[in-house]
Amino acid sequence: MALSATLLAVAGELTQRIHEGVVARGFEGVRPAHGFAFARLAPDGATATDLAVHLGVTKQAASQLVDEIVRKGYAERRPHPGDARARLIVLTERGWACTRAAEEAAAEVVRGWGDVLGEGEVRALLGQLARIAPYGPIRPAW
Amino acid sequence: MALSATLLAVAGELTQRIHEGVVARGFEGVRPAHGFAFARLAPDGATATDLAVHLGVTKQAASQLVDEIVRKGYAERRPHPGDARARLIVLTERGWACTRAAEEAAAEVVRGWGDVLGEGEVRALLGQLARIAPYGPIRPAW
DNA sequence: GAAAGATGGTCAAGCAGCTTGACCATATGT
DNA sequence: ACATATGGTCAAGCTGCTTGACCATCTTTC
Repeated sequence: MALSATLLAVAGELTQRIHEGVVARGFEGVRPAHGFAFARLAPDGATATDLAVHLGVTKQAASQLVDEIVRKGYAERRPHPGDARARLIVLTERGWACTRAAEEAAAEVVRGWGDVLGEGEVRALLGQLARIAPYGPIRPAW
Repeated sequence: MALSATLLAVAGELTQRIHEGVVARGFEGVRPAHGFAFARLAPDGATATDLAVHLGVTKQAASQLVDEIVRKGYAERRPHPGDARARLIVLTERGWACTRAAEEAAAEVVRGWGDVLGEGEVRALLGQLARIAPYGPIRPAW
């Protein structure tokens, strides 16, 4: 039953390495939770409430997180087309750059796995994980 | 490159499900971080400083965590044989029961994976993860 | 074997990120 | 039109972590 522990250890390591890679590429003051937010904002933006659901926190917490990434220049609030109450949070160019940096860092770690396992097994790993992955909100904390 | 995101989603889900399972088995007031501590204490106990290294936090934080699990009856502090400064933190019977509950909950989740993937692929998954798992401290937070 | 430094642990204060609760502005349903 | 639901903010408080200072004991060095 070491599967759980091993999986969590790998996940913790991955998170850590991505974070280090992002910092090494010059993006300071950004935490892993921001990465999860960026992933939700990336396609076309989202509302603060969307983010709250996605991250599994209250909308107040999501709003504060938005404050922070706006203040740091990673995103901006725009009026929401079609709902005057809401605001559409979208990534700035810097936000996109940071997202790309995270993807590069992640790819680097996965490349390391490829060196150990071989490409075929990495693909197999992805396939297996994809079939057991949940649909609901991403939970970046425990 | 969805591997990273998928892995983290699975890990988040696993953590969540284990936590729910532990609560459902009657252990209240225990957080996932405690589970990581229990895993370190389980074999023969450990010192607070050992725990701090294992969890990747300061020794003060580890000491507070120990305070908490002692207060809640999951562990106790004993004099350390051979070092009068140190204390050996060991699980109580309740601590062991909680650890077993977590293992049961984890096994339940893994069983669900077996239903989807088949036993062979679950074993393959374990093998692959074991080969890329890190050695250092477990990082229960991101 | 005594002095000097390293190590295990605690106390205290502060901070960051989250929560709950109250509230306003706008949408939506009847 | 009115009542209710929803997106968002403000404010206060809590929890878990940090840094900094300190004591007790172990270990190293002379």
